[in-house]
Amino acid sequence: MITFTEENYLKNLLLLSMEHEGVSVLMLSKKLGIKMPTVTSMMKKFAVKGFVNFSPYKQITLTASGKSEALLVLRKHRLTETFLTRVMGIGWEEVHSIAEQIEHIQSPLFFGKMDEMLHYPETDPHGEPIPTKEGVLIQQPKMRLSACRVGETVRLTGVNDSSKEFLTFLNSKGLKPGVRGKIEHVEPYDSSLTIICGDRKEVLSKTIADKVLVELM
Amino acid sequence: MITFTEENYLKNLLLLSMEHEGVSVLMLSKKLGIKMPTVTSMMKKFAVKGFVNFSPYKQITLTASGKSEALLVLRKHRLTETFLTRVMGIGWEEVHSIAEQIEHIQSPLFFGKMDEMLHYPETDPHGEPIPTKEGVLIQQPKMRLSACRVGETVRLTGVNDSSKEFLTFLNSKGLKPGVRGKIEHVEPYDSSLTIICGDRKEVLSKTIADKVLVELM
DNA sequence: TTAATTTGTTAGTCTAATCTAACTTTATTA
DNA sequence: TAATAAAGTTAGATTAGACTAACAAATTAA
Repeated sequence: MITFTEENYLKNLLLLSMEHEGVSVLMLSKKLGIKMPTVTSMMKKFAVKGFVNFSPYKQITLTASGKSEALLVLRKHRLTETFLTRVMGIGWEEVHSIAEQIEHIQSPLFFGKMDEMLHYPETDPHGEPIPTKEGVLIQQPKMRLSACRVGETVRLTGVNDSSKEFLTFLNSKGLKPGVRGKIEHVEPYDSSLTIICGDRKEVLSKTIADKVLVELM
Repeated sequence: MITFTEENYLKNLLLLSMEHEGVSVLMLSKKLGIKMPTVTSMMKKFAVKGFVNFSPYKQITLTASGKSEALLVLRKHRLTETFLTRVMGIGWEEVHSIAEQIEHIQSPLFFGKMDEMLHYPETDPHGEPIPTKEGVLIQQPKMRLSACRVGETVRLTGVNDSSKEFLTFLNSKGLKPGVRGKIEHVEPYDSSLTIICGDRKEVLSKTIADKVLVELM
């Protein structure tokens, strides 16, 4: 049996390896908020269990088995976020921390029912794709808002930071997954960016624009 | 912060103390499936935390603080069972084991939404009362089916055993919370009992009738 | 009331998951 | 390339929650 803690390591390992080719102990340590020696020893354990390829001072990569376990956790997480938002009417800035807990429930029946009630959704309320029951994840190409140019029209599809604080901030600017916007201006001096969404015009700092992910339209 | 494990001890302590005045280490040990020395040491810890009154070789009783924590866990459990049955359409024999996990989620918002969606239910699908947010539990008087006499009409309100096996067995006999029945016969030889529910007539052994709780009508 | 049984406790061990301190390897930079 | 900084590991400690073995108290029965 796979523990709560192990599921957490696996999920975060997967998330990191989707953004970077090869994950370091430091990166995982920061992401989990767990000190490096602890991560090192967990990775040794994972190597024995066959979840990762790992040798000292080298990068960590998920094996097929580790990836498939991780995808299941990610599926449970994203399915839960979708359920909390669409069925229970909980704000998208609140669902993340609840889903972090529910994702560790062991009950295929429970998650099967969720899936059914949601009519087998393909993306979660943050715009992220939900892995299938078979562990297939269709990753649509996405870019940082900060990498967009003046005149481009984009759709907000995700974020790099799921903290409640950040999501609440985005909400206050009218920015949620699915929202479309046009880049009106990029200030060369500080790379801050002006975007028009519907009837709102918002100025976002580079720090913010780095954390907002979009699809070009 | 109260842990997953502690919540489990508290909830089961409450359940036992609702049936018996004063709970023994052995009883709690059996209920939790945890060996007696482990229970003893947890009770020492609980005494320090102020959750129980406990001195060696004496019965365990919950303090006001322990009881109120326990009632909150019980509330989460029963609210969840109701939600799983009524909103998600999961069979009442399946919900128990899922609720055992969800009851440990820390999110007033999540359980508040559940409560709202269910229109503030007073009983769970097993017929058990749900403690209020304020920690008040209205216990209706109930008796074992095995203690009923011929000719009495009863309503099934609960069970003594929430295992899936037992609940599935009851289901197969058409026995669910809310179902009414009339005692047709009690066999003196083995105390087995014949009950008429709607158009069905079922013979239940003493072992079964002991685990079925009813209200007289 | 003594013996046997049941219940409960003590003492010590184990595992999972965390930590800090100290050291080593790898990468960066002067 | 040698010094410094960053990243990673080793070793050892800690805590929570579980266990077994052995002993002690309380209860029950002979």
